[in-house]
Amino acid sequence: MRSTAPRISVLERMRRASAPLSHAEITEELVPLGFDRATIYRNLVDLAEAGLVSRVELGDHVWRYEVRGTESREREHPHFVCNDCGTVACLPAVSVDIRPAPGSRHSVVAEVSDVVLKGLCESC
Amino acid sequence: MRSTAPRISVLERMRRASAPLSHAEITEELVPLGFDRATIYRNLVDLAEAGLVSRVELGDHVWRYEVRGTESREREHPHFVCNDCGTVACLPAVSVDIRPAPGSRHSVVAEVSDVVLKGLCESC
DNA sequence: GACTAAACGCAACTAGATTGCAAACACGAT
DNA sequence: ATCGTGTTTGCAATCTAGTTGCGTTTAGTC
Repeated sequence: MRSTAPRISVLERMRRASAPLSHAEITEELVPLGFDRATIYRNLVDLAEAGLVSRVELGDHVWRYEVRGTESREREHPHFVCNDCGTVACLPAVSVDIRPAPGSRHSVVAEVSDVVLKGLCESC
Repeated sequence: MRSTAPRISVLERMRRASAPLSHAEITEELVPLGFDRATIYRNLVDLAEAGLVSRVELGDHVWRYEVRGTESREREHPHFVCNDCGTVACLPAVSVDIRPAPGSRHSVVAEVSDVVLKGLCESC
């Protein structure tokens, strides 16, 4: 993957984020700097395919992207979306435990890679 | 809320489902029977507002609807989406335990109403 | 049976995601 | 340093699912 100006700007912007960013949020900042919507979009998709960022959909019909941390603890963390205000947050401080209920033989689930919680945030 | 032919058909179709249905899946069956896309759509939204069905977004940019069970155990259950084949499943047989990790003071999360898990299903 | 608000059916519209294509560019080879 | 080639960009168009406006029809009430 080549090192181009738009690509670098996108990555740089994402590194400054504390929660997943949407394509719209990124274009809002980067288009005025002379970059194209579609270019930003394709970069996000490419970076996601390359594994540098993860692409998540948290329930509001908007793709969000975030840089994948290097530390194993950061690599996978649950996300939270407020049903009321739409705020998106990462939840490194919450552990989610998944286990089959007693009595169930089989599950359709082979492997869980992502966890999304929805509900109300503190402010709502 | 009035009892109309489209509304009854929609509810009846949903009762036969074992997993949340999308608007597209429902129209696919009901439009050939003479019902309108928009009518079905509005019925789904209205039924969701009335609390008869729940409207969930599981990460593929498609709203899905399912009848809300009467039993308390059925009322709220986690959903699972396969990242590979897109299959959607309800997980009554899996219990999800959420707890703050030790050492965290506060959480942005006040209340969790919905849980979505993503990963790979048995067939993928 | 008449009345009225709710619901329908048709068609248009929106927002975000996605793609086609010709021009510009990064970067390894010469 | 220049060249050649496969990548990437920029612009504009397209797609999909969701959503809405409006005149007509209808369920439920009086």
